[in-house]
Amino acid sequence: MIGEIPGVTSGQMFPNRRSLHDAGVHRPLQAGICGTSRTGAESIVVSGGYKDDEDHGTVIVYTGHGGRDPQSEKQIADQSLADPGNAALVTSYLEGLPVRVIRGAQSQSPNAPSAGYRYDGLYSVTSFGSRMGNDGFRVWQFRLEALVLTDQSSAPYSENLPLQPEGAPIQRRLVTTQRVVRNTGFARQVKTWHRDQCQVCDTRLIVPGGTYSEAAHIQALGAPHHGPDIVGNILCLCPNCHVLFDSGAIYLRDDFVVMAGNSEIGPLRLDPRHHIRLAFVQNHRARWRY
DNA sequence: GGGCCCGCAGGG
DNA sequence: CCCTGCGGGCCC
Repeated sequence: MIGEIPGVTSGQMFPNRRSLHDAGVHRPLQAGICGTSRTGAESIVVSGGYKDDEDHGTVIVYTGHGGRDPQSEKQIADQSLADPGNAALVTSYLEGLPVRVIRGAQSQSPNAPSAGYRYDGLYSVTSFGSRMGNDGFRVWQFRLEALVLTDQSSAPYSENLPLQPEGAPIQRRLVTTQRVVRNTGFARQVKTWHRDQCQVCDTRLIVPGGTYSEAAHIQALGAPHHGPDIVGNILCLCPNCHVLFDSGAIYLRDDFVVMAGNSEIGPLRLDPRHHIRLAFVQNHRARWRY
């Protein structure tokens, strides 16, 4: 289950890993990452298991799975993105999915609880990469930033994260969750049908961990457009074509020819399983007075 | 405190 | 079935 667990609030304490499991907050009893490459990461536990971690409160640098000697807790081999836990965090990054964060008392961070485990709410994976770890082997690391869900598309946005005073409660950065709310099951279905290939330009972006595309709503979500989040209102586009489409630089005719101004760009690539509703195409055109 | 080993749950 | 893991308890 991705996202918040009903009945569990941020800041809630748990005595041990078994109780986290029983509440559904973090299901594995020992592993730090829960999830798969297909679904993304559900949750992570930050409890000092890897010395390359950094916990700045609203920002966490979390080290992936693998390469560690269970006895000495030292890295004895390079980590790999093929490790299922690491691959899950890549999917969370690519799809903008929220990750539950739990802090454990064993972490050295001032943000850690004094005993047991504390659920600290949802974070977003904002970047990832690899570097040489303290023990001389390659580690993969994921930057996570605290997320506050908001319906306000015009929510304040702070590019510079304030430094966290030691011991202070974790201040949450207010962010827009456009990418999160747009990664519904319907968006995923459309992207699966098109295998991440752009319906306008046929680009399929290859990135470490898989392929990438974006779900573009034809009639935009939210006020003032109020488009629905259904497959008939979604296109599978590359990021460039997504920007062009959302800004009205390109649009669709009723015969699904892609237009730029008065010029025909070419036919939209269609899939028989994916029925695009013309009402939304017409709404998109009207928005740009085409 | 550290070392050891037994668990279980999840994922392939 | 296999393997692995940001536990945890017990022993010294």
